[in-house]
Amino acid sequence: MPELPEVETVKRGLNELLKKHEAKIIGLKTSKEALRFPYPKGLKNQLENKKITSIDRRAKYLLFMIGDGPTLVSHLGMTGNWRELQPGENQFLKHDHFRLLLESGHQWIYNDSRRFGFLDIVDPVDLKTSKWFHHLGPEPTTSKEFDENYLFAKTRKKQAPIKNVIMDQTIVVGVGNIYASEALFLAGVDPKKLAGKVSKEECRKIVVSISKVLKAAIRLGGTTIRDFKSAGGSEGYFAQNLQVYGRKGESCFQCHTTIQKSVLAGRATYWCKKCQK
DNA sequence: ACTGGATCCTGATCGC
DNA sequence: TGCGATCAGGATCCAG
Repeated sequence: MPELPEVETVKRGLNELLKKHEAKIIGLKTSKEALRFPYPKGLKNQLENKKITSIDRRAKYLLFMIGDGPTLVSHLGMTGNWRELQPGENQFLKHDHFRLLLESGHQWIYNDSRRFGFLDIVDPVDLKTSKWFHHLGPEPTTSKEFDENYLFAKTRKKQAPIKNVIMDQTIVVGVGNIYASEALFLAGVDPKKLAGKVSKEECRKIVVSISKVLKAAIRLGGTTIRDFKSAGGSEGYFAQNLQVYGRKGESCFQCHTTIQKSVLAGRATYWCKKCQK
């Protein structure tokens, strides 16, 4: 489900909720089944009676900040999501795995049908060097580091297709399978092109396109393919802006050539063979 | 050292 | 309509 724009959308939704009421945790419930990893030990002790001060994001991770206390890290995997229940509401769903019970009577619920997501507790002082974050590349929409020189250097001597490389979170974070195809269409670069053969000028276009497409998607609340919703419950409207993803056999909006689909590193890849070289 | 495939899991959709 | 096969927005692990 969630690439950078969707995670950012969930983050913003939760922060909106924080403006309406405090989020002091007075209890929590975990499902019996583990998520991708077992729940961390001491979760209850670390979170109970603490107040969530803000929700941040790094790459595709949500960070529930608790003043100078421990940070709750949430990765959504493919199908993870957060929603709020109002005081007294009890509309629980299949695959609700984790609930934060707040003093206000609201509940924040983590639902994840495939359980590829996970939760962890990290000391905020160690955040950057923790096992989840130490290897991550720069943020594509906010980091100055991510420019054409950076991408050009990182792609030299690489034999993998450029699409695989921009989805590599150690190169640049946040780009998943949808936005990789979309950004390469915008850049006019064939996703199958070997990264080492991508020119400096193409790197410039790719960098600009990644940033552009992610920002545009954030503005529209992400992309809802089947079930993505913000924490406030609304769908994302970027799906109507998709140029190639999911459009196999349909006509390119730019040149009317038929959109192609193939599989790269096990992931569906869409492109226009006329617009992308 | 890289690269791609298998893998974790459930549910929706495809194709016969 | 029914049912098995395939596919899905992520990321790690492992073999070649």
